[in-house]
Amino acid sequence: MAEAARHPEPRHDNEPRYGNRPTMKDVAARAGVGLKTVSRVVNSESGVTPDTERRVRTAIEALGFRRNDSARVLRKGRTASIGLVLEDLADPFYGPLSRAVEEVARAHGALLINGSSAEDPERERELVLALCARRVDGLIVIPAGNDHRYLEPEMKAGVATVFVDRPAGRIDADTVLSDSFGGAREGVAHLIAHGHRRIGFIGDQARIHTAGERLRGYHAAMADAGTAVDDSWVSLGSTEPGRVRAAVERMLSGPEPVTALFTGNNRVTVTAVRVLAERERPTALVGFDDIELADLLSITVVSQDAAAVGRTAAEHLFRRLDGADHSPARVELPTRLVPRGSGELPPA
Amino acid sequence: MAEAARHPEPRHDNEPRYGNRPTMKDVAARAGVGLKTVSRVVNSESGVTPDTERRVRTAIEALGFRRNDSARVLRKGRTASIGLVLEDLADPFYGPLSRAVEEVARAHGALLINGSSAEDPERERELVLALCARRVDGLIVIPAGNDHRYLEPEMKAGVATVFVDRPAGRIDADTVLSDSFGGAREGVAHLIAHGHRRIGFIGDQARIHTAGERLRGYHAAMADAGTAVDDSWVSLGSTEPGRVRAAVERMLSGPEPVTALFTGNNRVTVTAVRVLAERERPTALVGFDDIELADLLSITVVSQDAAAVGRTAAEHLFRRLDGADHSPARVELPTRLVPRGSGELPPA
DNA sequence: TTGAAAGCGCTAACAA
DNA sequence: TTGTTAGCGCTTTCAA
Repeated sequence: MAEAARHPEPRHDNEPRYGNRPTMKDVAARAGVGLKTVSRVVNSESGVTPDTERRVRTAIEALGFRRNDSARVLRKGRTASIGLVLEDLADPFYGPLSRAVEEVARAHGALLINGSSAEDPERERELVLALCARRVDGLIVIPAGNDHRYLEPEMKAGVATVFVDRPAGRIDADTVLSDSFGGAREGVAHLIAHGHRRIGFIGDQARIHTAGERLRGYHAAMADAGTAVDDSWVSLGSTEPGRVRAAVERMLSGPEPVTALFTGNNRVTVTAVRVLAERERPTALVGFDDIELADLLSITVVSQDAAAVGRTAAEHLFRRLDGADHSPARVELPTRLVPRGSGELPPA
Repeated sequence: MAEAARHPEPRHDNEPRYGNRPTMKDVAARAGVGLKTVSRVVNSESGVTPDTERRVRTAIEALGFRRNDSARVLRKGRTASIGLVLEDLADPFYGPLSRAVEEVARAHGALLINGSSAEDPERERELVLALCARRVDGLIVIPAGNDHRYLEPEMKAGVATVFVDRPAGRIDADTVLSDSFGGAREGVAHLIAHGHRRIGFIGDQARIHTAGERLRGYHAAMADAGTAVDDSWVSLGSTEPGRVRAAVERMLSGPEPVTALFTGNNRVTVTAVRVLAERERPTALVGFDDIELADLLSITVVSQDAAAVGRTAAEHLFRRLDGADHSPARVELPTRLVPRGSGELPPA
């Protein structure tokens, strides 16, 4: 017995993990009422006399009872939670987006489960399916992959889904995007208006939809100006600093260096700004996505409103959950050119 | 009938929300096997002939079956999810922290549910209790309030809890902190070493633990230098830009303005840097928390590693969940002074 | 106003 | 190897 006391409760794996929490049944027994009466009190349903209610509440307090929502979900069929799969919560673009989604969810009484895909299609799929297994009521996905047919059975089974920032691959679904094409076109046109012709484009990996759209915007602006684009002015690839640094340095060297850069997202911009800061000759730059303190560094950007994107997507999702039943919609949010200095520099 | 077709399925609130998804029972019927055999296949348990398994998998595929984890959770007692309650996911400090927690959770097969308290104690409490009702296996809390006795029944019932960034109020619990006191002391001492004596401190609201600790560090450094602190050099309050701006301007005006500022967190620093940038006379500044692009702006900071804080807390949590049973521990992570220029300016 | 019984979809225990 | 039964904690239904 002494021995047993020293190893108080050898935990068996098949024991429920959350201690032995009191259940409604326990509360009912203690309060001397029926199970359903406890349920009524816990859920603030009508039809309980004040006196009965008091007894039940006393028992709840005494036992430290808290309703088990897992059981409730199983019975009711709704989890009052939604899932958000994005690329990386540590990226300053996604934090505000996630927070905006959370606020909308909260207004609808739902919790938000976040997951980072790390830009890996397989991980995106795992996350999405894990969320489906937990029966989230709805799903907001920033796609990493480009084939979402794996979601078809889930969507058919009633999981409302909204794709954000990039369209879904090979299925038809609600989508909320920023106007990457238009934004990039405007940003590059801005550089052209300030006299630039040799303009470099450094973007994210080609398979990412927004990277392609922004490149398309670049080409459109160049075409509008009647400027032929040299292959060496375009570089797509990872946003890893080393890669970006090499691309910037290559474009700025040689006999005919670019006189301006358009950078395809916040991470590329940050590295490009660092590299440019090391050089004596100033180089014009416009970046896609805003960055904290960019105003103090005079960085001209094409800004997209991450919070608005998240809010729009979430509102759309809850409209679906409330029964909206039209065909899949595609919403495109405008971007905004914010001139701060770097985009208004003349060619060297 | 035509009428009914136009309003396909008037949804009743007591109908399960997720359509009529197939269950293991349906799969079993279709495959012509028992329920438990389906369960075995779904959970990759041994003891199923390849042929039987194939039939089950075919049925799963055909029906679009996906295990309902709510039911599983109810039976098994563990949810394989943890909760993280923080202040605001949109804050650049918390994004990386959350991501780090997510990675550790993922390594342990758990999902992460995030919630933002918006620095509101009541909202923190609601969120925490909602997570408990969902029976998260563990909880990481960045406290907004300073009384966490409401968590006692939950913790007794087995919800492992780790407090982060600030200690729990009025209960004894695991805690992971950054060394706010030491970091601030070092930062202020750095300014003193560069010749400053009249140093201003602008911090967050006094009720926030880290704000108090950093102020204490400031006072300690000043005392070490034998410098008396004038009341007008210290300002605690909201991080709202207007408030911070007013504080900075007040400290820099008058006959004996401060010659240096120590700012108590990232948001205060950002505003202070903006205000200082507008003035001609340079003022020395050291800020608590690092900021993106601070290197380019030559902002000297006392940096805390948000990802390391999150990772440490999560690892601690999972150690508890795996049965670690020592008394509540308090871990304090070091900060790092990063000189970049603004903290090395001499007094005007 | 109150409560007993059934069952949500799954896993554990046990039997065949 | 396979299947049957019970039951996780709650809500729904229906009866008292």
